[in-house]
Amino acid sequence: MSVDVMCTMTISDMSYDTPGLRVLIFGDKLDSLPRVKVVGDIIRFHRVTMQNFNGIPQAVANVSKFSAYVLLSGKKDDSYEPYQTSSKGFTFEQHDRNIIDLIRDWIVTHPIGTGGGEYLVQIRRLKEGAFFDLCCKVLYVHNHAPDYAILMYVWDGTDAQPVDDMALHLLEADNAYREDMDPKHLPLSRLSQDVLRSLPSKGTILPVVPDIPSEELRPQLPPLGAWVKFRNLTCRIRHGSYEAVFMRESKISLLGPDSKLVKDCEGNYQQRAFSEEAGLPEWSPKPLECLTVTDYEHVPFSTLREVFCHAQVTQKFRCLVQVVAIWPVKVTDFCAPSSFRQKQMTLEAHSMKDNTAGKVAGYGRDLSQINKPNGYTYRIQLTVEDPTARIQAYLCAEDATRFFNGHPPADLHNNGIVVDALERKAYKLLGLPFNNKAENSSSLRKHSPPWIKCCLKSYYLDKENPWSSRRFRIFGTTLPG
DNA sequence: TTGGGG
Repeated sequence: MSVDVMCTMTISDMSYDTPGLRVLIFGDKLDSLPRVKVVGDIIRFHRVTMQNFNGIPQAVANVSKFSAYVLLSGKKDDSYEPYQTSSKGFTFEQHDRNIIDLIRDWIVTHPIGTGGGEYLVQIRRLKEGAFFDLCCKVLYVHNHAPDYAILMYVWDGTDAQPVDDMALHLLEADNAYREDMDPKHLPLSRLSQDVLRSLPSKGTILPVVPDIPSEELRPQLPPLGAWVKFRNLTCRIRHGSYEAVFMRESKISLLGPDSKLVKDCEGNYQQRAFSEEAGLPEWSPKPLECLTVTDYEHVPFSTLREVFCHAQVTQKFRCLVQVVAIWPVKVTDFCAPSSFRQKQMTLEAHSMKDNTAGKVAGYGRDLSQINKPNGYTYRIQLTVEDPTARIQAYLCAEDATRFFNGHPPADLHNNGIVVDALERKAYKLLGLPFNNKAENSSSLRKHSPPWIKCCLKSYYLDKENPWSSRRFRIFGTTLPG
């Protein structure tokens, strides 16, 4: 049991380049530890103890007792003035300046952290339960997140793989599952328009959650927009999405914009952004084997993050997504008496008038349906996702009839044939085996919903609050068969 | 002393 604080670093110079020397630094408080501004800076140690750990030499510095350090920039032509020292009474002579010059020159031709190490993975290679290092950009930091809440969102330009047991994960969340709890949706819906616009359009945004009190992590939180290297994170799945867990054994270090790790990430992303498959998730089938057909087949795909972050409230898109949940759960509830919906439909029709896109004018017809004798209308919510975001999209009225390739709205409680047909389609969308639908949840394991293309449009319910009342719905899409 | 890739 110790009350000391500790940090580790790997140091190298021209005499000991790879793998470098591991240094463990103990102090009595966080402020006494060296806080390296950027990997590649220079540190001078005094009175470290050399040890041998598992056959590998390592140094131990005890700053609260006898060791000391001086920390300064590793950049050529920067000041010789240290930006942090463990004690006030340090000396710095011409001899030291000469060594600093030598090291600064050497760094230019020997970039730091080139290999990345055996544990380094990209977000696209994340596996549940794995321990890994990650080079990534910090897109957002919750400076005042409570303990164990999402602390930051990071990105490396790659797409996380679809989660295998999606239905199971969402079932476990059960009633607790809400749009605003969605780890992929939450960051987006809480962010200001400015931040949303600044997000890259592709690549998974990974939440990082601390497994230690946030208080311990807060002092070392990186600045927004910084590139960092995490050491020894672990990965778990929550509500069907990956999250990285920052453990007591995890470490974070700031990377300079010139480091090879960062250049590699940026280069890969640029390559991807300008490739033929720019709009496609890395994990969707190629060539596209889609269950659905859409209007506007010539329109390029947008990612769901582009949909969510778009600068206009009302807009139309074509997307390639997986349906991970359908509500209502019972197909017999897919249609409801229209009168329930009359008020909202009126509002939606109203908002459509402000949509400059011509093809949505038909929404006024929803209103005429309300007064039809049968008085039923489709009202379904699909949770759709791609590697960039998860959103709730409504499938309503004529768009639903079109989607299901027939089956006009009706009271489905007395219509076994239609219910059977719709159930088959719902199971197909979710990638579930229809024959086992009554079995226990083990039949849900290992399913990954098929990718479907769909047209999506955004609209709003309240003219006074267009952004907060923004919704999405599916249109122009058919699931044949 | 502590911890060090669980």
